[in-house]
Amino acid sequence: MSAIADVARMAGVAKATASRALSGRGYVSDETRQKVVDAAALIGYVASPNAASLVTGRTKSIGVIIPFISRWFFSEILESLEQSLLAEGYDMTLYNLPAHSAERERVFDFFLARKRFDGVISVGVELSDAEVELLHRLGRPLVGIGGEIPGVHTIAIDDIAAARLATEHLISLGHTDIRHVGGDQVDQMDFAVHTKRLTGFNTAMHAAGLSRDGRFAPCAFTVPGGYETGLALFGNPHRRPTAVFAASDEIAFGLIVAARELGILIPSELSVIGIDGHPYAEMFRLTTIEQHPRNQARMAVESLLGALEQPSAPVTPGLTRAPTNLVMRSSTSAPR
Amino acid sequence: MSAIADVARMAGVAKATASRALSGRGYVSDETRQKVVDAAALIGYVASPNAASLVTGRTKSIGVIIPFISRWFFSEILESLEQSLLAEGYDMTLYNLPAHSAERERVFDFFLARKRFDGVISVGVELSDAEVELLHRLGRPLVGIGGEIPGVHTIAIDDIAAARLATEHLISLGHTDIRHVGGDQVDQMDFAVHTKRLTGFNTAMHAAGLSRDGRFAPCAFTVPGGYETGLALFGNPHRRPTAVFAASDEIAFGLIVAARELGILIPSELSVIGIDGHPYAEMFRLTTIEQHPRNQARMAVESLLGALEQPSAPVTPGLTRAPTNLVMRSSTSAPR
DNA sequence: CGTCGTGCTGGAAACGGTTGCACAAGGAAC
DNA sequence: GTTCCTTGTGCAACCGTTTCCAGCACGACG
Repeated sequence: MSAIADVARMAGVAKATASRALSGRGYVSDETRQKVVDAAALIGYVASPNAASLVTGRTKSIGVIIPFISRWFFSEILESLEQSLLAEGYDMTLYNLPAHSAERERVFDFFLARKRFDGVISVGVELSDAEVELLHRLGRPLVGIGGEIPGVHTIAIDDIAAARLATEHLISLGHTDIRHVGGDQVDQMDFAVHTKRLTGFNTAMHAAGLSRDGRFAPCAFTVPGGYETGLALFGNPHRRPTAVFAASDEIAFGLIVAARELGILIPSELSVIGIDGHPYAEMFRLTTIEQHPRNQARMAVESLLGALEQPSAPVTPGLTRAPTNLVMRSSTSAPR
Repeated sequence: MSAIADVARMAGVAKATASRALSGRGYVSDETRQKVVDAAALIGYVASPNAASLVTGRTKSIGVIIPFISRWFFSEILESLEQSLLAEGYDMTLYNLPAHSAERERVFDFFLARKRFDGVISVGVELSDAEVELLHRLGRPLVGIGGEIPGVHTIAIDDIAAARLATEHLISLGHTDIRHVGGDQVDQMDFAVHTKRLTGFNTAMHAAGLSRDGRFAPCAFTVPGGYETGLALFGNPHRRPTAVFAASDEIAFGLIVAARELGILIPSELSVIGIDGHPYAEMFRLTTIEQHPRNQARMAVESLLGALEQPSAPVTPGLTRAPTNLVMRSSTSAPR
């Protein structure tokens, strides 16, 4: 393999000059630069990132910790992260770590502890103080998406407000028998997303004087999860609610499929609202609160790379709220 | 940051001995090894992979090229790849490259050409000869998933056989008016998956003496794609087929949702079969051909790591067939 | 008693870049 | 005519490992 020494020799300059010519740092005359560039192109020289990292301490590579890949929110985040990072010349290395996994300690000690990454983005994973501390000690900036991590800049929507807005939408249509179908606590999601959405629901219901027990139905955070819960929830016509707020669009789809199977008309007999802005929402005509994960990912990359360029001014720990918006379709209406 | 020199000094040995003690290569007395290990633990020493890679040429890191993240097949592959690689101590760096993307050349020239990866796994992406050549010249093994790449070991199901099996299942039930809903050519998938599944369909239909024109309906490879196509295909009761073979489970779900909206009973009025083994298949009671992507990913990792350990015996170029199996549920039956 | 093999250790040379420092040439400022 | 700053270049050190080679002690073997 060709090294920079070969390029330098071929161009008739010193290694140092060749390095400066190719990296653009320091003074090099245009004439010399051209000679070096030509020589490099001729022998197909590519710099070894390892050697460069060794001396600069920078790897141009970002580690991403994420608990799921296949769920919609997470795959959107991932696609967007990869795009943004690649555009800035960064590699993205992926660690798919379920929240309560045995692999987790190993990844932190063995993979992240090494100096392989310039920074880390943690998506929907709650980090322990020790884990945050480890990353900070390495001098590596850390940005979170999807929940708050103490001492770390995180990007997240306001889950409580979003849930409240969704519930208020149903209330404003005149519904009084409203249920919330959301994640159960054994789900591997962190950040108490479930709890927050439930809190927003309860707050809105309480404010409208509608609070009562038994309005929350726990559910796996997937389409089949919503489906199963829907069958159980809508099975008995006498105890059926007129409206349901699903904690995610995927749950909402499951609920809609279940309702349709039971012959329940949407929205006249049952209103359904979700949270996410999933691409299938259009097809199911689902009213939902969009949360634009790709946008959240872009914000995270921007924050992280900003911190990398300004190592002096560390990322302000704290929360940046990502915007959400209500999209009305025909899965919600006034009750009959 | 602590370097191995610190460990060596603390343990009262030379750098070389410390390195041997920690890596397990070469002779070190038990007593000395223990001293080194203790010292390393004491100061929390972790080796710099960059420095090690520089001299060994190995990075313990694998690059993965994949055209989608959010589609089921691909996210399953990704999850499984990550798991298998992590278990073997390898990092996974992700390049999400749509087949016809402008980024592509850049990724090959700028990212993959560097010596950052020990090997590359290409999922569902057709590589040009030049691209394969580039990777080979770097001495990096390459394994494919999901289609054939000339001169490269690839893992794939037999798409033609799977499509034939699905079609034959419908034929054996007594259907004669069968349609195939599959990917259109503008879709960004490579490897002519679409074409192969269509070929399998045509072969089976021809063998049964059922071939006629107009039996193929092109469609985006997604749930909404299947939904739109379903609405169009089933809208006219007089021209409605009695059975449909969908090129993917996701398309099949869309077809089923569309059929249900149109009040068509499944399976009595319409049989639907898919390919994939998507987890939602159970919920839609979809008969399908399972292709176990996680298994395919494991096979790919095994092949790649095998090639890395035996650089002498390069990967045998060629195709390894991943197994598939028919799972019957209640979306298919004899026509009325 | 020389020679050889084995187990163990240390010195030093890689690996392939970047960068601090010295130095030279030329123009601007005084 | 000094002095100083800017531009351009080269030498050499350095980043943190691994590994080649040499050397030493010690027992076995002829």
